Amino acid sequence: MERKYLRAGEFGAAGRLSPKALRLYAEQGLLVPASVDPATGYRYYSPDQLPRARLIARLRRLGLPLARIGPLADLTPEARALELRGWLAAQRSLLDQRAAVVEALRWSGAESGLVDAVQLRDVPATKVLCRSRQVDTTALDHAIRTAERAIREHLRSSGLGDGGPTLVYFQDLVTPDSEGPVEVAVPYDGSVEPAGDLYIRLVPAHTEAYLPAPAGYEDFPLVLRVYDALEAWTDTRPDVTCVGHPYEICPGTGAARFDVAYPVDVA
Amino acid sequence: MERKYLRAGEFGAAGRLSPKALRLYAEQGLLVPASVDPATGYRYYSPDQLPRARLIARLRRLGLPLARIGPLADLTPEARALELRGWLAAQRSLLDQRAAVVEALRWSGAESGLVDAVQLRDVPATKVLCRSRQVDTTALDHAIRTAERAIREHLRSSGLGDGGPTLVYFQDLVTPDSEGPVEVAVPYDGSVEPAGDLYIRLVPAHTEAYLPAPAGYEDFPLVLRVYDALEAWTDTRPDVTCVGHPYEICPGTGAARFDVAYPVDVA
DNA sequence: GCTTGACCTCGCCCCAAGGGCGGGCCGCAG
DNA sequence: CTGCGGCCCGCCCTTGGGGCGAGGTCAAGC
Repeated sequence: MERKYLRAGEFGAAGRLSPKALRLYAEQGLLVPASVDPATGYRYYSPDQLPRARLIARLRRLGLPLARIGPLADLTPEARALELRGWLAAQRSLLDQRAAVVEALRWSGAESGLVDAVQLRDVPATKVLCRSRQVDTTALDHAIRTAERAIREHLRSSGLGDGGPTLVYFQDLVTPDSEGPVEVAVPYDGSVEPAGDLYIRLVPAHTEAYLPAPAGYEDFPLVLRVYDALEAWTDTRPDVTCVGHPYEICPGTGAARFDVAYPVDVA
Repeated sequence: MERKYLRAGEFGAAGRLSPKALRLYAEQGLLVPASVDPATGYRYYSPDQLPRARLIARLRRLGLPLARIGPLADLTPEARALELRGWLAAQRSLLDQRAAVVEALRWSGAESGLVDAVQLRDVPATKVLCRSRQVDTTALDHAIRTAERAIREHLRSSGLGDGGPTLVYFQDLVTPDSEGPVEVAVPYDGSVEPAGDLYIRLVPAHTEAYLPAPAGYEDFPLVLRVYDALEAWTDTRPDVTCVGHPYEICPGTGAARFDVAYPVDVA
């Protein structure tokens, strides 16, 4: 004996999904009706589909995007549990990152010790050999080191020596929610050909405000204070205006592992 | 000496915001350009606006919606820190809820002890006096108790006694990410007028599959297992199909604090 | 002074995951 | 058979922009 098909509303009531949501899932192939009347477009669901519908509803309520629910729904319950735990752990570490950023924000003016150490210098125009990558926080350090090695390797094999200090441009600030592109660039003199994913661009002559990262301020999230100090300094100098993204120069001035610099315009 | 105005691209580069984002913020009044050329529509920003731009960019990257950033940007840094910590704490408790739901899911079939206790019963048509409310998890219990008191009070003052057991309909399942509507309903006989936010509706005669919540399964998130058991039971009975949202009946059968019930169709 | 190339604006379409509304069938019960 | 509620479809709305294309603008080089 065949179990009676349910229409979208009934099926939705039993599975806690609206007909509208069911329609979307049907279009996306996430939950395909057992039968569709070609004349009227009416979708008919079998009660056998209820468990899947309920699973989808629950995952959806957990905040998972539909694109992840599809694959997840096809796993065994155990594998699904593993995936979900991993997802939750990722969410939690993201939240921890955000909390660290919040605590690192300058709540009442930047530290004057940092601000007082900011200086200006002129940077001549130069060519740089670069690589860009999309990375998340975990892969960041490795990607930078790998890129630097690859660039210097290419410079050496072109007979140009080691090039200048490494420049690292963070596209999306250091806050690493989701992955942002990062560019590693090494200045050089002479002539070199692009190779693989290494490309060449010009850095025009400019003035930069820079600040060597003090010991203890080199890592996320405290490094944000160094950026803050530079910004606070430029804010107090009416003749100096930031005109671009900040970057890190490695190695830095004196004993600093790196300098943080902002390209500026000096009136 | 007046500091030179910056165009959207320059200002955006210095503040890590795209011209497109700046346009949006300008439209919403979140970051209004210092000057707009009425002829060309060009927006010009003052370098003095950079701190606000950077603050907005940071808050945005923390995941705050623009609607919250506006008020937040007007606070003192200390007040802002308090707000942000509260927001983070809320996010974290939401995540904890989700983790609890994940752990409560039935990963490999429902517990047979629960499934075996499921029974069917017929429910005659009845009138119910109800109140609906939008509540989040924290206010849930209080809202239910308050509603029940109000309803029974109204029944008593209409001379109809206490009415039947309380029915609680959760619109959005028990998973309490964000607030969902919940309806508290008390069946009665006789005639009563709606009053205030209390309304009257009919519950048609139907059959329900029910399961008294065993001790220890009464609270979130383990109560989800009771729902699961009902669903597992109906899934194994080809002659029984769920036809609506589940609800809780308080007090329940025997010593149970409440029964969980699903309206079903029996072939 | 003029051209050129970079920059800007505006407008439209796009993403997720549906909610809401309106118009027009559809299906089932009286 | 007729009404009423369910369902379809299509359009517009949400958030925070990205991307594209047409066309106007700005500043530097010649």
